[in-house]
Amino acid sequence: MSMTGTIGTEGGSLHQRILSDISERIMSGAWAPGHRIPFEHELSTQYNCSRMTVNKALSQLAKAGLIERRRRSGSFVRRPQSQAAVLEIHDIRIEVEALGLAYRYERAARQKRLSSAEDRALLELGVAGPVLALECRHFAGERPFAHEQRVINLAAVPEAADEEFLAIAPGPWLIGRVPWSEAEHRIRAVAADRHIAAALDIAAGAPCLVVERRTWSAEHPVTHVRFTYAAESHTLVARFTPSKG
Amino acid sequence: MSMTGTIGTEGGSLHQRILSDISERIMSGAWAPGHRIPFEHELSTQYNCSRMTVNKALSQLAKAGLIERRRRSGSFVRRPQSQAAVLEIHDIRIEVEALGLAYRYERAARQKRLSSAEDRALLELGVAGPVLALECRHFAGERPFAHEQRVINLAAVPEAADEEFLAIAPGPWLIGRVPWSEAEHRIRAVAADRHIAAALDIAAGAPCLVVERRTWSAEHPVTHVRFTYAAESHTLVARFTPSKG
DNA sequence: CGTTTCAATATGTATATACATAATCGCCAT
DNA sequence: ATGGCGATTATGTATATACATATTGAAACG
Repeated sequence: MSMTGTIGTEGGSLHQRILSDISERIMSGAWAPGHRIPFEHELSTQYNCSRMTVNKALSQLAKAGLIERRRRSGSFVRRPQSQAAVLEIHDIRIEVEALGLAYRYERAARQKRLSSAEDRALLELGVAGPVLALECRHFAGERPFAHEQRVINLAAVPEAADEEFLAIAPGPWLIGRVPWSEAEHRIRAVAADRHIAAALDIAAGAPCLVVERRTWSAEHPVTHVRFTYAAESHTLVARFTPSKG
Repeated sequence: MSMTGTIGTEGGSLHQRILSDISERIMSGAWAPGHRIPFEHELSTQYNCSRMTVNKALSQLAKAGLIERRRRSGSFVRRPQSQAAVLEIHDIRIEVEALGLAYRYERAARQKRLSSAEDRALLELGVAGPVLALECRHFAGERPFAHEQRVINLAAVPEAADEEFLAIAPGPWLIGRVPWSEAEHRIRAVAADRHIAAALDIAAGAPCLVVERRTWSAEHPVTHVRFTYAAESHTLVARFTPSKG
């Protein structure tokens, strides 16, 4: 079987296809944690490609934490999890795609209203004013990955009032429009309430990671957002070096 | 120049070396944003390796967002590492006292041993060596506030072998002695297992926030520590201002 | 019966090679 | 000038191959 040269004239590369195939099976639960996935040579036969190509894909999955590789034993499914650097702008699409999964976004609710007391507390807003409240879900493959609850201060971003946020998620939309000057994250663990449990398709009471982010632009509150992730699906990573001016 | 086979008999792999060399130059500012880094074929000559090896390293850097690759033009350094160290180093005593509560520390277990495979994985330690494993509890008033599991690399901090850590917690002890050059935090939510539940006096299965920190001093792993907090007791806060970029 | 040794096996890393693809440069004809 | 076109160039992806390394299971040994 010589077959020199490139195959990838069609759609995505083989590398990508292997990656997403396997991620999909793991995330969907078809291959449960602990399950031994096929050996490199088996996959190379199955996909009709070289072991190197399979190796690169599996190595990437291992680095992403989806599988664990043991010499002589094979590769095993770990508990699915993803990582995001705390310091980086949260873009869930990029996170999901880094796992080799299809990203899908869904806007569940949208309401324009005069800020409630709770809204004002979240935004640290002194006076009442119009806000846009949004509720969204982010999917990785078929599975819900994150739940988003957001309040946007329309006094700071009036053009958001005309945006439906059906095609684009509010995060990327805002980043392209509003230069933020300061942000604050609050990170904590909570038990899923019924609403969140339903949205994320997990059991009520299951542990979740909540990341709340509040953003200011030139002293004016812009938005408050709360992301909720199922515990197994998410790890935040922050890396620093102290000595850097 | 045939030179078949592997070179990497010494320490780290070439792949790793190329990766860290280039990251280092970018992070340090030696290669400013917009700077064109050497072509793949130049680097392969410089490191005396094949283009494939360089390609894999550069692809990884591109995926990490450090560089941008343009066909026919070369690879360019992207926006400056905007990361200003953000998450504050936890000193649990200070946190507890800021709440107006009495702080108490308790060392539950201490074991000097040759690093297990798990220890080495936690520390990202290549070779086996002596480590000190500790388990402690931190109290706020009468209630347990945080559970601490720590592994100290005795090769990096030999004087820790003689410390009992009965009167002083390992965190403050290490900070005063070892200048850390790099740290990585991993933050996630978990359900309390029986051991943790007993230590924190909460129900098994209750959501907990886990903060793991790994510290290096001049490339040498120093310590890995895992703090577990009962969900209600703890919120992490990180604040940033985007640096010029 | 326990221990030591060794071969088999799966992954890890590197090589050389081949061809695809995209961007750019310079040449040429209009 | 200038617009198109092919040659050049750097990266992208895949191949086949080679040897290293870690682990395991079974055979050999004390």
